[in-house]
Amino acid sequence: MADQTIQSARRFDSLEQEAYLSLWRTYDRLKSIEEAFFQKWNLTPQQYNVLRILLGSESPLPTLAIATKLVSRAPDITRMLDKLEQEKWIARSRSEEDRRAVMVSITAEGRKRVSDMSDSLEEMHREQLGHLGAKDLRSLVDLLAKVRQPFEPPGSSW
Amino acid sequence: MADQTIQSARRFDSLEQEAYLSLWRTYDRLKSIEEAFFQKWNLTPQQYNVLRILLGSESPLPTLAIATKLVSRAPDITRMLDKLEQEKWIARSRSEEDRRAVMVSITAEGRKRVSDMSDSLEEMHREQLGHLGAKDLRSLVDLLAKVRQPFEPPGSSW
DNA sequence: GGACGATAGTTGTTTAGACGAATATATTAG
DNA sequence: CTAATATATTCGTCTAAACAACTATCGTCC
Repeated sequence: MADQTIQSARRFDSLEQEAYLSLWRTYDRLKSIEEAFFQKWNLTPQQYNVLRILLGSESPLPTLAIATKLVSRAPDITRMLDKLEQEKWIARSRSEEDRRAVMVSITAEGRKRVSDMSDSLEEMHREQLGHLGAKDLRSLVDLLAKVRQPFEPPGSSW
Repeated sequence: MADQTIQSARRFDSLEQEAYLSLWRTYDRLKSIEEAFFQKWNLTPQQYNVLRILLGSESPLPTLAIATKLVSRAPDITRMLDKLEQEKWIARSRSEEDRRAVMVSITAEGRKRVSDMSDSLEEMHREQLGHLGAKDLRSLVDLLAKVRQPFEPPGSSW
């Protein structure tokens, strides 16, 4: 009868709920570290993502192909690319074969920006997760893959 | 020389990075399920969170006390509460002891809304995570706690 | 080869989030 | 008791996200 725990306010209705809220909270904590980092370099995580995708691609990509490769969906690719283009990190040109498509490529300046960030980005990731050992990190990665697997479209690369 | 894997574009610089991007991606997938759910009930996850917090509290809470209990920080509590008040799910009144503070409480209608949602919310969480067994869910919850532990303020209830 | 539906991208609008300044009240120092 | 400082909340503004409507081009079917 006694002995309600202090935080009786936080009780979970199910293990599934607890897991989801833990995921939310944990992501929120790590994200704030990430955001602070990218702010120093004057771009958003998603913008950096686009640069990485273009860097990883041999040839220019059409706008919408980039969207499908992003970590989280961005409904507003055009305006996002506008900003990257303003900064001269990417270049766009209309495709000759299919004049509907706009091909996007990374510029030399864009490459430089990514490589300039590389070291401190790694350091940031260590700050986020370096306190876990390799074994825990691997378990985490595996569990997360199992969590999202049913929600990934067939050929998704996730 | 042959045999680059198809998705050579996705390579991780470190295990930490892989873990973080996995977390991001996984959260994004589950969040989209959650958002679709809450949209049907015409409120945002954060708004629901506020209702839950108020429900869990015996007595009315000052505005800023709510902020510290949220899953992710909401810098704009006032306007969020405005919306909940419009819907008559919460009530606000200025505190007598400290006239700077605004005390927030849940209304009968607010309670009803939360309890009406209860069953289908549980179902939603099963959709998100029901495909994992209890053992995996528990490992996940534990690992996530370990991940965010250094970033939680001392008395945070997380 | 012209109409039709599909596809690629852009633009407009509404809404929520970030950030800083402003207001009202409380607390403390002298 | 008055000034100075701190606290709780709100308001104004600017930026980013969500969603829908629009334009241009393509592919295909008679």
